[in-house]
Amino acid sequence: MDNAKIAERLEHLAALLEFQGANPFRLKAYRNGADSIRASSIPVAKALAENQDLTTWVGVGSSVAEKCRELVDTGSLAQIDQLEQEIPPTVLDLLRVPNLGPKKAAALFKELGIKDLDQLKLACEQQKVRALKGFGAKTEQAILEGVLIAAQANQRMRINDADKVVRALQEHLTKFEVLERHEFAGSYRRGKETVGDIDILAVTSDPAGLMEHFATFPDMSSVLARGETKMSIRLDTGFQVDLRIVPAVSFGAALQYFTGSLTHNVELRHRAKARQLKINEWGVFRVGSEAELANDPQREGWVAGRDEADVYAAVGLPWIDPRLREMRDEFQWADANQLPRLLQTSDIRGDLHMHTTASDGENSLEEMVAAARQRGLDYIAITDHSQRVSVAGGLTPERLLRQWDEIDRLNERLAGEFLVLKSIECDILEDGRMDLPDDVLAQADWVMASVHFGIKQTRDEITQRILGAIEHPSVSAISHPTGRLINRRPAYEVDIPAVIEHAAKHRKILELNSSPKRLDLDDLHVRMARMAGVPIVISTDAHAVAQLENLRFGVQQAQRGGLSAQHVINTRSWDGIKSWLAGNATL
DNA sequence: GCCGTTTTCGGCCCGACTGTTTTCAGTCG
Repeated sequence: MDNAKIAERLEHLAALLEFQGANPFRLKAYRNGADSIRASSIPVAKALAENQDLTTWVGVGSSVAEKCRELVDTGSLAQIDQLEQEIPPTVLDLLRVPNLGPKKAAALFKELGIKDLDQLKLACEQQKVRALKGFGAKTEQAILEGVLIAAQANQRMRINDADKVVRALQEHLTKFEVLERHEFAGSYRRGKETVGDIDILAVTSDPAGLMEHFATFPDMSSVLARGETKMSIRLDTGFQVDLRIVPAVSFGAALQYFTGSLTHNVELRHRAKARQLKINEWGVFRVGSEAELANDPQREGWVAGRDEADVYAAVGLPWIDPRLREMRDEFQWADANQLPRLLQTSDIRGDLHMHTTASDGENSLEEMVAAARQRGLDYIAITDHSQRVSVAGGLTPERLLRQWDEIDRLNERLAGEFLVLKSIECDILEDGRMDLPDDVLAQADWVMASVHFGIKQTRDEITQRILGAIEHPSVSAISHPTGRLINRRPAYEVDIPAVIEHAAKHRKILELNSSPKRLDLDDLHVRMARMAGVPIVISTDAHAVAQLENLRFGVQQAQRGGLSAQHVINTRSWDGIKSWLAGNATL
């Protein structure tokens, strides 16, 4: 059982206990433990096999450690099995209804025997819900509307979709004339691969006017809440957008606060406390001061809040990039004054994964080259599919060799101003062999190996296929190593720590595929690769010229993994990459 | 349940908003 699965089981346990009304701090402890295990680069199963003491891990105490042991040994938790006798798993779906938390959901289950969303809808329609203590007609109506939302819009938005919404909101908001300052916060600002909702912070001399204007956003379906400083709307797509209006003097504090992550903020405020300070969205305050008691930045005892960097400085820290605010390494790095200079999109010099009309791309070789040159790249690799991917027009050896001839001629015309690499995205077949003969692969400049078929194989089978490809002398990199499609398909069963270890041993590269549908490897695996000294290649997998701009999503994910330019192989010249592959350069 | 440079017990981030309430609980982020 891998760390992600263990973390998921612990979170499920917390959810069940929460439903039972367990001590909230106990739930938090399980969830912290799950976070810690998910973020660990050491597999729990391996640590236990080596008799390591898990309680030395932050957030893991004796209880969580025992549960890990049970999960690894037996594959399940007796406590979960027992709880599920009492609480049908479908009951947890009730928690997806907006404004329905554990207390209310438990009341519905206990008092009315409601076990799933369908039964909840029926109970609302029959007006049974309003009779319960603490519920009323308005709540009943809100739940009824919420059931539909829970049933359909249960998914987080992919980052590229969030990006489109943000652009539309941006355009709408800037039409408001007295908007002095604004910023999009939340997980969008942290660059997460998916975004649950969108948070906007704004400074204006006319809060009521801004709220009025906000309510005229064309894609809005309803206003969920509206107070003096906060307003929430729901979009036609079901997604929620929160607007918070703050005084200029509090903008930095609010931005820090609403950027999160939650666990990052908890740590920051914990540190503030140790310095007799309190941090909230209005600013940094000296504890016990007039300002703190009144929550008023204008009074004595206000320390900082206008800019985000001031908030960090108030507790003796350098500003931390939002991409790193996941409570992983950032405080350690900040304490040691070793925050990395994160990779920037402008550091990338070449794109080593893209398709043309020769397989399933939409643009020709020449068009891809022209678009890449326009983006300021120095080189690209044309990596069309190999023959096994017949639906995508995968290349036979003959067609591939003809494409390479064409590339040779193109390179002559380019006369050193730009370089096109002779490459292939070669399938790793179900039996572990490569989809093209060795003598063909040996003529390539760059070979990416991919799994597209046999994705239902066992963990051991798929892992062995990939380890075998890593050993192949012509293979340069493994592309989209887990095969996951965000919101559509989970990763295939593959032991990524083993893949990383093998790549390190054989001096091979792993891809961070920038397609917003994939973003594969994810941020945690990228971080793991960095720690193991395995270089990452960030590539677009573009199937059309417009997709070359997806690079920024990959860069963002790499930043979340803590990567600097040095960790990313395609920040180097092609000669530099060849040199690394040949063992003549270091990271 | 976890944790510790105010430490082995007693905390655990903190405020906005809503609805059902006569002063607050629940939910959310």
